[in-house]
Amino acid sequence: MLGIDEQNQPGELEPVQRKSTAAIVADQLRSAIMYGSLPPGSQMGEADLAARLGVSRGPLREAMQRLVQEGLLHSEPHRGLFVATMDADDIRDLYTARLAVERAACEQIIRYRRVEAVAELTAAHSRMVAAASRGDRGELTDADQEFHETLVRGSGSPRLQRMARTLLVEKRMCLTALQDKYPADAQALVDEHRGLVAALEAGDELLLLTRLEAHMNDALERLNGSLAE
Amino acid sequence: MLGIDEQNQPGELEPVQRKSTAAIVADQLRSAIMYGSLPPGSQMGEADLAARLGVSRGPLREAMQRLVQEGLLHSEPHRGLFVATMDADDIRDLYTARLAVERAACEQIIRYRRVEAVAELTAAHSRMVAAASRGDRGELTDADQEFHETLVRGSGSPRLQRMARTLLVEKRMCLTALQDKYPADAQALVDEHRGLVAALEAGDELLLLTRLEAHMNDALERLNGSLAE
DNA sequence: ACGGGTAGCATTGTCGACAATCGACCGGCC
DNA sequence: GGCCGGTCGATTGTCGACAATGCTACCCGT
Repeated sequence: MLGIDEQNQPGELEPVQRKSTAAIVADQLRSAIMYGSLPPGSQMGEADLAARLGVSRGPLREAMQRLVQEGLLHSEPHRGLFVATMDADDIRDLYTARLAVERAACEQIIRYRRVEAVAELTAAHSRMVAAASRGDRGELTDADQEFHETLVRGSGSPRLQRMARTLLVEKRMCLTALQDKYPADAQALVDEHRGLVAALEAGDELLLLTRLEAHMNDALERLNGSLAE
Repeated sequence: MLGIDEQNQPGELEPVQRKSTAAIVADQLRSAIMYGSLPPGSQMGEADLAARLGVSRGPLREAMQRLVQEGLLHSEPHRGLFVATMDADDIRDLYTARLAVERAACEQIIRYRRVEAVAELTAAHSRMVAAASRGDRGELTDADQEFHETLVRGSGSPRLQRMARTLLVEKRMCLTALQDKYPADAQALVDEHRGLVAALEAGDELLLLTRLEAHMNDALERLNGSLAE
């Protein structure tokens, strides 16, 4: 099996893509979990997965240990590794963690990188607007995800970024699992994000944090509502 | 959102704790990094380490991939794995991340588990007092660490706990690396923690968060001061 | 003497095979 | 008929060996 997608920008010479195989495989698995290709609760047969990825079981196991550490997989010794399942408590917990991380990111941004962050976030938000106007829900969700990735990246904190990445994968996993029941309230989503950018642009920290908290609560409400079905 | 970790009562039989070898090895390595047995920047020779741990290279590599994911090791392909080094920026980042996590933990505690947390934290704090009165710096640092572990565990949030564990290992690593130059201001440390418990006991959220932030800033100051040597 | 090239060594990355463990199925016994 | 013990197949966990890569030190040419 070939087809390891690598995005090389021609002409731009960068510090060579020196990623270990385990890291590449881990990324692949993360994507598969995010987009539901490996649904929650499913067992990951090592032999099968290794064959599909074109690597041996060794590197695959190394990659899976990374995801175990992230909490995306859980291991039952001598039984196998399973994609994490999430109940209502987990979703709540996920959003308290997200709020903790993104709130800290906002504070860092306001303090050190407000102007640059506003530009980046405005761009990310316009992508959401475009997706919403086309009614493309998948693209809207992706844009939403990228918005928050951009937000945390803007903090310039490697640790917050690392935490946020895992949390966003989990969030995306939930959305994928519940996508049939998830309400398509595109306009509200776009508006909330615009509110965040506006507050940031105004440099109003209190307003920004308030809106962020409201945004998290709304998202949590939507998810829990869908889960209740 | 209740506590996950339940203390086992004697005679109460529980579902045997079966940890995979990779997890055990990872814990060992974490301890070794914390206590400076594997100093920052040092390379981890696979063959040597595997021999010392009594396992083969396979499980050892799996364990190391976990630590890479945590950010405690960084990998240079075909070169080896190295214990993470931390500069002044990293220390700052470490403390913004810690503040984010522990602040969120405090909010959760005040909301849902204030009374139990006060009891646990008081116990942890008394251990600090005892260590300080004996002038045992190592024990004091351990007690400090346990205090913050208890704090985050009190939140009942698995994700906050997972993040905090890594951050606390990094913090301990810094302290170990700088232990010669680190000022032994034991009394101030004990007082700050007592202030945290008091604010929590009073249920004064604003005061608690203010003091937590001050505590983080003080610790950061101390570390940066030591680093400047 | 200095730079370039090359051979050798050590370490990492990968793979296939063996051993241990678990769940499921089945037959026998109470 | 229901329960217990045993066996089988499948999967995971572990290991040792091979291949690939990077670093080091030496040698040679200018």
